[in-house]
Amino acid sequence: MREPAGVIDVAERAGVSIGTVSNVLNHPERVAPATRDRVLRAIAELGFVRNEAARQLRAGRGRTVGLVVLDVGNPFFTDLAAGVEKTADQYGLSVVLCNSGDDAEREEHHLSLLEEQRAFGVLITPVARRTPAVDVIRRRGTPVVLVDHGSSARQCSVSVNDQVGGEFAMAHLIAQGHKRIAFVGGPLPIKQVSERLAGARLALRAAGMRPGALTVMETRALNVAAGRQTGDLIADLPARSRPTAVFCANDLLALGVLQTMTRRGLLVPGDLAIVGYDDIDFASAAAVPLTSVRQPSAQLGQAAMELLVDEAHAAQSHQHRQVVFEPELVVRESTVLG
Amino acid sequence: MREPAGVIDVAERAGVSIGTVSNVLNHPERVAPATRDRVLRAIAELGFVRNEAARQLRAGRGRTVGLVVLDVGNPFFTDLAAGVEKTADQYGLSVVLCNSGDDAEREEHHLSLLEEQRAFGVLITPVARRTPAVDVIRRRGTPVVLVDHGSSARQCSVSVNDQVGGEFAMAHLIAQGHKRIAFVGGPLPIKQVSERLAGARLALRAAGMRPGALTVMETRALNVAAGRQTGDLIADLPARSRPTAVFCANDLLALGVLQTMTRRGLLVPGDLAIVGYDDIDFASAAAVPLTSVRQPSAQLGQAAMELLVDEAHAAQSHQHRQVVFEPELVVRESTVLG
DNA sequence: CCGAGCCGATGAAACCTTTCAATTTCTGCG
DNA sequence: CGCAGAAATTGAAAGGTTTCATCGGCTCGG
Repeated sequence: MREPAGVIDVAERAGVSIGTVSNVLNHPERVAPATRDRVLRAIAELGFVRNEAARQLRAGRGRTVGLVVLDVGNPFFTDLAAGVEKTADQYGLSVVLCNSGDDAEREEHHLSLLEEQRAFGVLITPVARRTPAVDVIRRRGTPVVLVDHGSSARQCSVSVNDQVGGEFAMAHLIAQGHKRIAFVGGPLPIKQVSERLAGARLALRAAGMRPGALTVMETRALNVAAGRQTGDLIADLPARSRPTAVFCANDLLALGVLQTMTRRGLLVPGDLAIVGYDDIDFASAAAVPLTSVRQPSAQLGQAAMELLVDEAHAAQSHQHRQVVFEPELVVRESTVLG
Repeated sequence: MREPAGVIDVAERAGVSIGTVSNVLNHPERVAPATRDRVLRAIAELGFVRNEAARQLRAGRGRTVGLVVLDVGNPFFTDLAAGVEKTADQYGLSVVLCNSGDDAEREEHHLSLLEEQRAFGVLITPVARRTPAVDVIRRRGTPVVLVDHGSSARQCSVSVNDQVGGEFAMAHLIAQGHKRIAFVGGPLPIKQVSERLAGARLALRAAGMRPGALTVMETRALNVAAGRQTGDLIADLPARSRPTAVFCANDLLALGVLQTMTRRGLLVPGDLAIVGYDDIDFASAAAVPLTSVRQPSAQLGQAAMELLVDEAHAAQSHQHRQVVFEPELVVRESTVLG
């Protein structure tokens, strides 16, 4: 196997200078058609492949966008990623999907890596409310947009109004006549979780109910397994003190709770009504189709990507913006008998 | 904002040569502790961040592994990705997740990008049986391991025996007494799909049933939406010619079919028994918990990553290997009344 | 007190591309 | 046929890191 060919080899073979080869690659219109063809033929014959590292070294920044999410296993984030990727494509950028798994250390590790790579920019759903590592890389020049996580005016962000979503969910349960309701979600420091809870409390107050009507059951994670565990805790309670409805911070938890209820012979919504959050595809396919709060996930990704491009290009003149979408309640059988 | 600092600035500040700075970064044991501390302090003070592009230019190859999958929205692939990433971490490699979406063009685009980046290697679930682009980049020196896709001895691959999986699923349905069975899956050129179908046919023959007992319903994609569509086709059939069981090429299809049955008032498994494939988390949480063929997805990812590392390091002496895992049938209520 | 040998530090070369000012070639017009 | 101006091409420099052959200084044994 011969050594990989570089621009120099191509130039030699085509009988032109390396500058011309580079022009064929990057500014074809500057090169006379005849010359261009000759160079292209040489490229094909030698199997030349541009070295992106060298190009990037010269250019200063890469064409890669880092998308750091809390959980790739959560379809909400893959839907989001689809929106990001589609938009990135239009700008000739590629996306690397990084999984922080709710872990601040892994998150920081990914950020370091992205900074070393001189990523075009970073889209991140931070684990904690304040993330110093994000400020650091921004100050050093890597554009960052916060995703699904509203922020103060100091940086760009894209989010869905989680408080309103919480209100929708809770108001719906209250309207169904529930008096003992549990909130299932955690860890509480995650902003999305606490905002949804805050919205739920707001709805409670608005309905004139006492705060004790809402019990908070904090989970260790936002996945199906944690939902199953919490489901067992709920099912273990004596019927008279058991909540008659739960509002789960996301659909994975809700599916876990639902699964346990089914396994333990409790009826949904008869014994326990369930509201989820995100309205992932699987919510409507569940044992009992889930009532859920829908987020425009793909649009979220698209908006985030567009803000990032703006921030990267408009360097100085860029005005940080906070885009906020509104959620929507989708009612299904898990709260209302079909 | 001052210009980003480079090794030269660090060297100057610490009063050493650039070679020493590089050694602190890459071979700390070669540097006297006192000098090392001085350099590290300078790095911290200047906020120096290593430029990965320059490092890679020098090194010739990057530390990034490309994982090209058919559908990031399919939890099977995210589980796989989790296995890959965990193993990659151990080798100090990072993973970029690329979505081909069953589209050969997108697949090729991703491969080009990865080659330009001089990726450490590529793990790919190819769209088509023969993928010339893969051969091309391998010949030019990028290690490739085929995932979930057995191959001839000319390259490394990791897969699960899809034919056996198909046999398991079909044999199970036959054992339940079904005489009219449909296979739902597609596009057929996808190897996993056709192998599972081949296995199903094998089981049919082994049971001494006529080939006509199995109807193939080809789908355009392997997702929930395609499952719903096919579900409607099935439900539209008059009851006496309608199949009494379906074997779906993956769980997403199965969930789609199931969803339609529920919506149209048909009973599962009473009117239609359903078997899925992959045993994703959501399969057990479905309206009717799905019987499915389980694949060791995380192990698959781990094995693939290990083969890749071996191929990359053992350059010359490397022997291509084909690792094949065995699937397992998980029986739930979608085929057997609880 | 001298030389061998070791540890630590040095700095120039190499990696491959892109850019841009300078130079050559071409075109059209007087 | 010559010239101005446009178009096409050139070639050297720059970008930041790692490597490696080399050198300086120190220790230890003779």
